[in-house]
Amino acid sequence: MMMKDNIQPTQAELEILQILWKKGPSTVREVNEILNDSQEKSIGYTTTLKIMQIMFEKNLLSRNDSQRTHVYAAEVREGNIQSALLDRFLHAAYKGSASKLALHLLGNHKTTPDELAEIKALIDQLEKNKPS
Amino acid sequence: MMMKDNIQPTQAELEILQILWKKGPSTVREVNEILNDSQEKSIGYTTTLKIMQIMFEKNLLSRNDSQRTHVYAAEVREGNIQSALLDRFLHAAYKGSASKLALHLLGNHKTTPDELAEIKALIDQLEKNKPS
DNA sequence: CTTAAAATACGAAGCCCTTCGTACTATATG
DNA sequence: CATATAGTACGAAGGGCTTCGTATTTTAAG
Repeated sequence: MMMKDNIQPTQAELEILQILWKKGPSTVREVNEILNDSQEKSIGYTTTLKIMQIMFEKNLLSRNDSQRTHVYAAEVREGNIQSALLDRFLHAAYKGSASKLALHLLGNHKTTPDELAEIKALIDQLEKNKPS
Repeated sequence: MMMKDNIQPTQAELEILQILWKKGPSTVREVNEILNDSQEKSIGYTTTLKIMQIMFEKNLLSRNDSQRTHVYAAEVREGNIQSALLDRFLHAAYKGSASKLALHLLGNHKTTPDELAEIKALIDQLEKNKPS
């Protein structure tokens, strides 16, 4: 058993992780192009390279350097990172009150009926597991 | 009608806002003492002063300087700031999927039966208002 | 082999936030 | 008025993140 690392990807790192989570292992150039396609501002190739190298050192990414062009892959799970970020955000902005955040979230954002049903189902399940 | 300012308080600013939201208008010294009481690390008086001065310039705080000791008050509403931060966080970490965040939140964090009931009630209400 | 193209490595600048030291100012006390 | 005390103003250092320029290395083509 092991303590969870204090994973705190920065904004730029998170954007790269999201690309790798969606696309799977990719080269720096591929990531850089997606980054530039999906945003208005353009980011230099060496900038993306640098950040991915730092992420590799932090063990956020692994890489295959058997070819000249290295291929990077996410070393952390999307759900784990989201949990860590959520914890931090919950405390910083809502002082840890999950229900307040939930109310805010459902109140302010459009949610489809299907999504509402899904959330409702989860609540029912939670209530069953803790009947007292 | 007016565009909402892009309010983005930093971590330190948010901590000060939370004190003012809870306590109401306060002096720098009062805020600084609460800051030092509620944390392990101690923060210099002039540090708190400087940040509150910056917040005043950003219009996050107002101040009454009719006395020698200025009294500061939050100029932004807690709910508005939380909404702004939540929006940003939702996009950064969950790509805008409110339901995913909600599921994560309820799944990972302990929520009391009362809170669950409250959330459920809100969902019921949302479903009624949008029957189609 | 030579050259051009594409990739990696790396140092350093720039920006923002936090922190604090120091100077200046106002107030109360004797 | 003189002095101690508490407050404000402000510049600047330090750290972390992002960005990029430049040097070096590898590969492919002629």
